[in-house]
Amino acid sequence: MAERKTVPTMKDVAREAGVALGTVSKVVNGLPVGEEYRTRVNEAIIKLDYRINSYAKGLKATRTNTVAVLMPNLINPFFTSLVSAIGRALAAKGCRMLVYETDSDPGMEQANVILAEQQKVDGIICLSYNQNLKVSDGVTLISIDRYFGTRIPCVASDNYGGGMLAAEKLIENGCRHLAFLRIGTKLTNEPIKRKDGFIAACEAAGIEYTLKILDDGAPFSAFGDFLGEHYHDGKLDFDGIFCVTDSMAYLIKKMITEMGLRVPEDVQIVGYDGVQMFGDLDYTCSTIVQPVQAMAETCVDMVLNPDGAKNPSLVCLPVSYAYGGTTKA
Amino acid sequence: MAERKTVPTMKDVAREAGVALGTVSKVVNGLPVGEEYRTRVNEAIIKLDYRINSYAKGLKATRTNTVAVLMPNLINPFFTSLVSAIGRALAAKGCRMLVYETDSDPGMEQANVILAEQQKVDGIICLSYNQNLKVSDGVTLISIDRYFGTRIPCVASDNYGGGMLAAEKLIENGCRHLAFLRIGTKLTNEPIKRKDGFIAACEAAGIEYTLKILDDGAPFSAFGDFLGEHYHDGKLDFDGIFCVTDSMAYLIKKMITEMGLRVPEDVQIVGYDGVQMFGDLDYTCSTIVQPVQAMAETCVDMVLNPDGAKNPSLVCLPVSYAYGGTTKA
DNA sequence: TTGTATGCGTTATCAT
DNA sequence: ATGATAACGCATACAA
Repeated sequence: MAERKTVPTMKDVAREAGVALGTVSKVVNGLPVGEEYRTRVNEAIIKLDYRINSYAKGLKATRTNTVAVLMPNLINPFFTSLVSAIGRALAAKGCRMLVYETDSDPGMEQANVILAEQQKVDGIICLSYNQNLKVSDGVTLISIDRYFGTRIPCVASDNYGGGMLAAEKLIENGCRHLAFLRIGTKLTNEPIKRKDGFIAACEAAGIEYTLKILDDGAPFSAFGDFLGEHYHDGKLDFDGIFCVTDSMAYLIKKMITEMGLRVPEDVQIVGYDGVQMFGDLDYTCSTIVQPVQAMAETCVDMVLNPDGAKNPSLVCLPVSYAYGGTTKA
Repeated sequence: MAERKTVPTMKDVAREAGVALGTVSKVVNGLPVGEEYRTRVNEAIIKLDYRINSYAKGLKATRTNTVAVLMPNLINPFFTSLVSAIGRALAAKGCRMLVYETDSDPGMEQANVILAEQQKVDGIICLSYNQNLKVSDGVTLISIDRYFGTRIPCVASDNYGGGMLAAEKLIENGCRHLAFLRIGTKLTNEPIKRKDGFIAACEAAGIEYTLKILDDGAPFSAFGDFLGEHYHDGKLDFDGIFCVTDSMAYLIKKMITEMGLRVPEDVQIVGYDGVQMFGDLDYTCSTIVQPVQAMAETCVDMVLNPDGAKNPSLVCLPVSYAYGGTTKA
């Protein structure tokens, strides 16, 4: 009748079941225990509504079944689709996910790594271009899209192949002069390879191309200037554009439309990421689709791999092309 | 020279600094300690690179500075914007966030609540329509968009006011016959009030209206049938539509366009949520914008409120209207 | 196979 | 103000 003020512990279960503490622990952890004892303990657990205290458990244990995920933000749909897929893959393996938004700020990233380590996470999956990120030896770190060296496994989409595919699709659709548009950090990272693949495909096909690469922080209007320079007699110098992300493709399409040109009739555009409206409706543009689920599963397998030393240092997963209205057919 | 194999503990810091264990604890927790001791301890902490073990801390402490967030998914941009805002609000208060995707499945929801409780979270913020969700007495539960009764605080946008606003804006833009379209659970929840507000505004203005409400799980094509029934001589019976979400507005706009009608010239559409392209670009349609940040901050304030009994049972936060191309002007 | 005892890293309650 | 010590809940090595 009196409200149980205190949460039941193993000791309470042991008393209730009339067995020893250690026996309860074994039942809870699935270790061999006599059949009758097991039933008694399980009944007591249900009766008392006993829940294991993961803090007490984590104090001794080396594993906490918790993984931290560091993302620049949870606004960009590509990032959230990664978080979603990682979360599902972790849940399937009985792991919890701590999510940290870093705003790509090195200070934030480091602070969050420290928070995660205090939480004794089993590992960290991060999307960061921070050169100097320091992680303790004990924690497995998996990087998405940034190669930190052989010691830290990196998971990425096949950016080089994706760049090629984008150029090939545009050429296949009749384009004869392509442009590559990018804005972003100068730091070495995997997405930079999109340009290399693009160039390789253009050269293989003997197609003319133009590059416009802006530093991170440059005003987006610089692309407007660029388009203006290449606009003569009512048409652009190029008839196909590969934008480094879908988000940029969206903005470029808007600019081009405002110039009075039609997409895809006058200019075709291909983006990169595979972002869909409302997450699962139409693609926002014709695009190179990143294999988000495969990437997430790979990250999770590797971060949970007890023998981290055996992890490869770079895994590139295959991309695909999807029509999204900004190319012909 | 030998690699420190074991992580330093408070005991190590105490030995290094030549003080007692308790003193270190006080320094770490900002309790009053003699100036000289404090410096010595801090130096030792830095020298050993000591990090507090939150599992050991959580074992004794009643607070763990961790809050669980249960969302139907991390695909819908409205949900992810909530998670993002909640995460930032929690981080600002020094709290960690555990994220669980439930797929709105009652079993998942309950399982995740249990996981969260094992993790001894300080509270749970959830978006669930589950009638029977059971949460232990000790944990504060805050609900978004679903009123569970006076004991569980609910945070929502002003759904009634938003419904009114949608109708008013359409009428203001010249509409004379409105339609309200909704698909979703029949269970009592706050978003249902969008309809009531809509009706109230229509009646106040003496404007004709039509409702079409589908059960969750009904095929979306039923709306196509509905539109067909109201299509005569190249025009629809109504000239303004309020859709219960932006996602639905997107699909309805597509249907209407495919019928050969123009949006907004022939039919104007208003959605609800305030979803933006790529999270921070254009609105996907003219819409009633939910005050996501205010909602998140309210949830966090309440979930962290030590005196949970003083929390209100329902907080409705004001919405606003945003133009997104599917209305005139 | 089951029970007992010890320790994990921290906080909190004591004396000092 | 500081130092010693007893919990906290569980896992585990060890004794029965």
